[in-house]
Amino acid sequence: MAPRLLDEKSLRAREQQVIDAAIDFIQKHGVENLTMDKVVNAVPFSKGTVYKHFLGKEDLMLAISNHSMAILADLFCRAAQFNGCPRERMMLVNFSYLLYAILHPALFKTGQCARSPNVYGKCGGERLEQQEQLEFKLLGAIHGIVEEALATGNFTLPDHMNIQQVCFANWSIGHGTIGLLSDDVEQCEGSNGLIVERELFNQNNLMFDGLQWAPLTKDYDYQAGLRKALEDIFPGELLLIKRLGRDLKI
Amino acid sequence: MAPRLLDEKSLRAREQQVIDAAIDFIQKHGVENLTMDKVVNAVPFSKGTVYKHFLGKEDLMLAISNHSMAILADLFCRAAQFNGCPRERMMLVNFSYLLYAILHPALFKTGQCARSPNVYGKCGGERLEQQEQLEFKLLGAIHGIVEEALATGNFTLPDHMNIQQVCFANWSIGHGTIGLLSDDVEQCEGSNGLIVERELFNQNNLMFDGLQWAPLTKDYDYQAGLRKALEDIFPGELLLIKRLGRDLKI
DNA sequence: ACCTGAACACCGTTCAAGT
DNA sequence: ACCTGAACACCGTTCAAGT
Repeated sequence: MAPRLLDEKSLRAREQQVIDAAIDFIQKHGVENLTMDKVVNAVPFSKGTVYKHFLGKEDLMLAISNHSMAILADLFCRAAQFNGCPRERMMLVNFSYLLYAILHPALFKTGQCARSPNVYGKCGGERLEQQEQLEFKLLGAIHGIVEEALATGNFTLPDHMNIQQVCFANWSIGHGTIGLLSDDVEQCEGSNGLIVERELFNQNNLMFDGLQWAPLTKDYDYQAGLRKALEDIFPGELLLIKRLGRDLKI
Repeated sequence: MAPRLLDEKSLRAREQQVIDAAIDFIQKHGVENLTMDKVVNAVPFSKGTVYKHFLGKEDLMLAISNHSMAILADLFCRAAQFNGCPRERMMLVNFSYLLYAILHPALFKTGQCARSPNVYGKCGGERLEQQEQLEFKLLGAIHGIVEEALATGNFTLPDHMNIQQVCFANWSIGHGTIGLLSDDVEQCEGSNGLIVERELFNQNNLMFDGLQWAPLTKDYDYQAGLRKALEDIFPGELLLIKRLGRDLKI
């Protein structure tokens, strides 16, 4: 009998099984306690087999990070499709990042841990390529909105700034706000009295007003707009958050 | 002969010796390779003695982080004393954070690693207290500038924002920009074509313009102002950066 | 061809034994 | 009272032995 070679499909399925087991573990015990041993024990095959799929612990972490980024990219794309003005959609994209951080805190944290040269250095080429593609998809959603705002005339690029820099400014606001408050992101209110969703809302408006991106805050009720957008596009996510006992104060 | 009790002073000196050895190590080999064994080997006393000073690895990391925060706090305080308008000083504070990230990349990274509940949970009370005090000092420098801007009438708090929220907005811009680009912070230009100092400059101006904090970008040459401020307050730091072959493109 | 798990090197922490 | 370093439990990774 010819040796039955393992087909691509079942190999992929097995790899996903490892990733799922690892995610299950970090959701229960945190990334900081993730161990190859623990993952192996949660899976119906041996250490050597796991190491056939992943170069090592870091490679597995990046795989989890990629899995999470795919979830986030989906949220971004959905947000970008909201039937509102570009600035409103841009804000919704940023809030979809917050929804992600609240609903998947363990994945969010693992992603932060993986975002490091010392992790990348130990990862396989295909995994790194996949990550680049996911990043491209994320940025693409934002990029598209900026372009549309330029096309409709709601927004004009300021001197010395190109589209990429505007995208970066937007991304860094989400990262700055949510990252700094991520320890409190699951609670309604941090020890410092800051409420993530409120600060995110403020910083968004400050930046877009600074960019002269119409309509300006004084000319439009972005609070009502955001409420409507969230209920339109993310009703399921809002329900899940409510079930966590975490009410968004917008 | 009565047993000679160790005095406070030599105990502190020994503790600092451990911290210095650890910093020396991470500057050469990165936080990710820091090991209690390696620290012990670099110091003229034993493992047990090191563990008398630090509850464990995390406690040592927080000690390093506190040491770095003291350096940063000094930069902040110096920046806050620049002889310019409040908005200019605020920008200088943010740029002092960038100087810190460029000049002390290893410390910067260790600080980021330490900023996590799973580290704090394993640290001693005095160490945590010291950290709080340092944070207070950092925020105090920013807080003072905002208050002065309010007093001079250059700035009025927008509706639904208090001083703390303005401080947070400012802090989160530094964190967002520098944190996202920290992998490239030592290079002049990231792979994405973004230049940290330029993006930081842009985001600062966007936010302050959004806040209607006078003088607005259109009414004042902040580029020239920043250049002057940096040369006034941080000539030594600029020289060190130049020696690293890293020219600030402002 | 593929899988297994014992074995190895290394790391964080403790504590019995020393002075 | 203070210090030491052997000892222990645990973790990441490898690879000789199996099927």
